[in-house]
Amino acid sequence: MPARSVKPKRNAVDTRERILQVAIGEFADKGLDGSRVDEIARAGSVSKNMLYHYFGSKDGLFLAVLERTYENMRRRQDELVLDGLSPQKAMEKLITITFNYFVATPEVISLLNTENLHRARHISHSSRIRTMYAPLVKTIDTILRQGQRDGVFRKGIDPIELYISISGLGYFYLSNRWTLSAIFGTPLEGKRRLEERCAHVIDVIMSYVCGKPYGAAAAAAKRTGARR
Amino acid sequence: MPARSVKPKRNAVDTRERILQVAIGEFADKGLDGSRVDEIARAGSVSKNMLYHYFGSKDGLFLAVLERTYENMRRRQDELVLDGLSPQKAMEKLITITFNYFVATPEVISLLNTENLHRARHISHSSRIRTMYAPLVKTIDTILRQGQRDGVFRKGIDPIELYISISGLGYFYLSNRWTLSAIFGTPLEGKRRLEERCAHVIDVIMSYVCGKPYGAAAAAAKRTGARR
Amino acid sequence: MPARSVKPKRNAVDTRERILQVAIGEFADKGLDGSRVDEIARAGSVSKNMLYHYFGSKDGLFLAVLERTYENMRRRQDELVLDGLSPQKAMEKLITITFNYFVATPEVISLLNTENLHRARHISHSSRIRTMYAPLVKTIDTILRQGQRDGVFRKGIDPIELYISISGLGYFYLSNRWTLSAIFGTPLEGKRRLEERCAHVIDVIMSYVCGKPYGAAAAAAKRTGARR
Amino acid sequence: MPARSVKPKRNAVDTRERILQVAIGEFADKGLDGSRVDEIARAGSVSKNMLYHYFGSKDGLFLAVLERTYENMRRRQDELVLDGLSPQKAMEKLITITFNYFVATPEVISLLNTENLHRARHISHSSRIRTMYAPLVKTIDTILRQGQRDGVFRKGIDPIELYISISGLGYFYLSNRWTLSAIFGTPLEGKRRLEERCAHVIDVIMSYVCGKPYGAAAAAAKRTGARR
DNA sequence: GATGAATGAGGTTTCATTCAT
DNA sequence: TATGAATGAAACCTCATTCAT
Repeated sequence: MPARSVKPKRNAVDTRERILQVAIGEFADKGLDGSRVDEIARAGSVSKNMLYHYFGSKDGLFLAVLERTYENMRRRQDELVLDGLSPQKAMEKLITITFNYFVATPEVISLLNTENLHRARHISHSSRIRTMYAPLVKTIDTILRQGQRDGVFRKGIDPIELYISISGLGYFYLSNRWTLSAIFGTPLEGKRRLEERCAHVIDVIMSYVCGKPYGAAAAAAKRTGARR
Repeated sequence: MPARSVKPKRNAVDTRERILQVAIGEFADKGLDGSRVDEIARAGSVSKNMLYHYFGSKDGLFLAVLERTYENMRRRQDELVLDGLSPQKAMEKLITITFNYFVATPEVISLLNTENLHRARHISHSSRIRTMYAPLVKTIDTILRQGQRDGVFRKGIDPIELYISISGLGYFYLSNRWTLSAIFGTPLEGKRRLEERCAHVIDVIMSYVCGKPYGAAAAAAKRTGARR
Repeated sequence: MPARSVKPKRNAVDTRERILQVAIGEFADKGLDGSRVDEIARAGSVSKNMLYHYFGSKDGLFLAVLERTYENMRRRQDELVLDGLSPQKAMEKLITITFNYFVATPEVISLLNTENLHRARHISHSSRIRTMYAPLVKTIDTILRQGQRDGVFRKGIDPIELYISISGLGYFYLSNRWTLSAIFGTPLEGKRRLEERCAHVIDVIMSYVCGKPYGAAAAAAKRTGARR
Repeated sequence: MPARSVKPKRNAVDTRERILQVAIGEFADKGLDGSRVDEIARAGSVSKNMLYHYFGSKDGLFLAVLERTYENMRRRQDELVLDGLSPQKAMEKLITITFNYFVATPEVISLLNTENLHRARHISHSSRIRTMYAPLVKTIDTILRQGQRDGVFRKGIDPIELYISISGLGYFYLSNRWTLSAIFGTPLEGKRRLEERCAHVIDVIMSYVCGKPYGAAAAAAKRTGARR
């Protein structure tokens, strides 16, 4: 039994995890092309060889970062317990959780933007990610159906389209806050301001969900609604 | 007298413009850090020195690209002639033009994402850009007021918040279409599909604008509304 | 008679001279390799073509700068009017003028250092410069002979060796003042300090010129002195 | 078992040292701006990255070169063992060693000239160099005091001023030998010629040190001498 | 599993010089 | 005599990756 190892043998999981955490921060901060493998290794106090050992390449590391990001996002859905909530409350909760998640974990936005700049070329290699979102769509669909049954939601709402809108209203605001602030000459970041934005998003989405179809969509809805 | 000299004397404005056009494409395609000055020069058939002569640095070139992008966006606003339109039609037109502009000039999305990754550090050096958006906000405000006066729009809508929502609903869909497609396993790009999305955006925004305030916003609106 | 020329036709001599003056400053400040043709042209408000027109190349311009520098140095010798002065006073005057010239025109030192870094490769192409120093050596020799005749100077002094020492005692002090200041932690530049240095140089040189030969030199001088 | 591997595992210290040695030669030969990082790397059989890995930048490498140069100069002072020597012999030895050091290591002159062209901006960042010269000044002061006590040296000699003169008489001759040769049309480099110059320097300095104050300095010395 | 040293290709930027008018 | 535009070569520096141990 060794008395005390001066240089403690590091646990492989720890090392991998530490690299991953540092990489999340770096890639979110500077993008894929702006991040430096050297810097990630240095900030994680690992040799670059370890990094390559665990992740194979910079792109491999970035994919791992994305997979972790998506996993975390999925795990958030587990918070979405809707038992006993009215459809309206459930929808509000979905909106709020989505918005607050982007606020609380801003690296998600940056990482997704980077992956989209690269046309999703990393996650298209990952089969794991693609199966993650089915439950969420299912959940949204359930809420919508219940609201329709209760007569409080309109008919003909596509859950994916709706989810994209819920996300987009918060995501765009946060993602583009730097240029929007510059252009409109108004700060968008304070706690108070973010709460206002969240309320606005709820207002917009709930107006849509609870309101009557508008214009062309109204006509289309009438037609399709008849068929359904 | 030769009809056209083999090596035509180039004109400075042309050269500058050619570099700029190529740079718009490169930066949009690969981001700031992913783009290569060599490649831009090569694709523009200029030597790198010319690029540095006209733009000073890669960042200077990127700023020029952004300025041009914002100028083009502002020019689009001139299309927004609202004479004789009802507030609803005017609002629909604003939404449609905004959406279609993002569809027609996708480089805008990529360039803005890149600039936001860099925390707007380029445009913050540009005084020109900051003054461009006042007229648009004014226009939106005018539409809103008229709709309120006509009793067709709700009260208490903030024009900047609204503009962000109008943009965000289209922008996010287009910006993140690569990852969204991968995740939802459904294509988002076809002409038909884009029209559907635009209709959805109109529906969402018009429901909000024409509908009654919802939840907390409703209570707040009641209070402020009383004061007005 | 032209009413008033908006862009006055520049005189060729003026243009050449202006380039030359700017070049003296630049080359003295940054050395040959550290200076930029662009910068010289810009600072002189001339196009680079003019520069190449008049001087052929950067090296050609540097040679012109050196020739001008040596001309100016030679012209200084005209100040050295010794009529009616005692040999001691004449020698003191020579020392003082030499020292003060380096103080007053510090670019000389920098330019000569640069040329020596380049092993005098520029002035070796100039026949003009080589003939400039004969009169000076002659003058020194005259002073020395008169002092020896008067019995106030020692015999066997080589005028070139002496001139190198006179120059070196001031030149080295000024040329190396930056590193010497840093090393000794003492400023070497003030007016007062420079006067002290000049007095020191006079003291050293006059001690040598007026004193008796020392050591090995004494023995050698005895031998050669006998032969003369 | 192979006697020696074809591509021997290199040792970091060796690599660093090799780069440094090559850099000393290059910088001395061509100055800071005239030297090329590529050439130094090539001549040292290292890739440029190693150079940047060890020295950070071209300026960092140049600073390392200067530090090494100053260290070597300081080490030379250890030769200056004066035990049992008369003040005169000690002073002569100091002069000879100084002169011969410049002759034997001509790169010192070129490197110091370069650093002075840059106004000592590199060594001003180095705290190590600034403390190196105190012992030398102390040594000179000791010799002077002893000589004064023995009645063989004059009073009132400043050791720093003297050291600058001792250095300058040799340094200037060697530093400017290219232009001086051209101007005076006489070679200054032969072994014999250098010995003559060294004898001259000894003669000049010893005349000063052993002689009586001259002129204004004489008057000043009288005054200060009276006070001492 | 872990390390220190090393690399080749390529990144942004600069510079002396020339061309066409 | 003068100019604005242009260039090719090369400068300093960086980076993802691998080798030898």
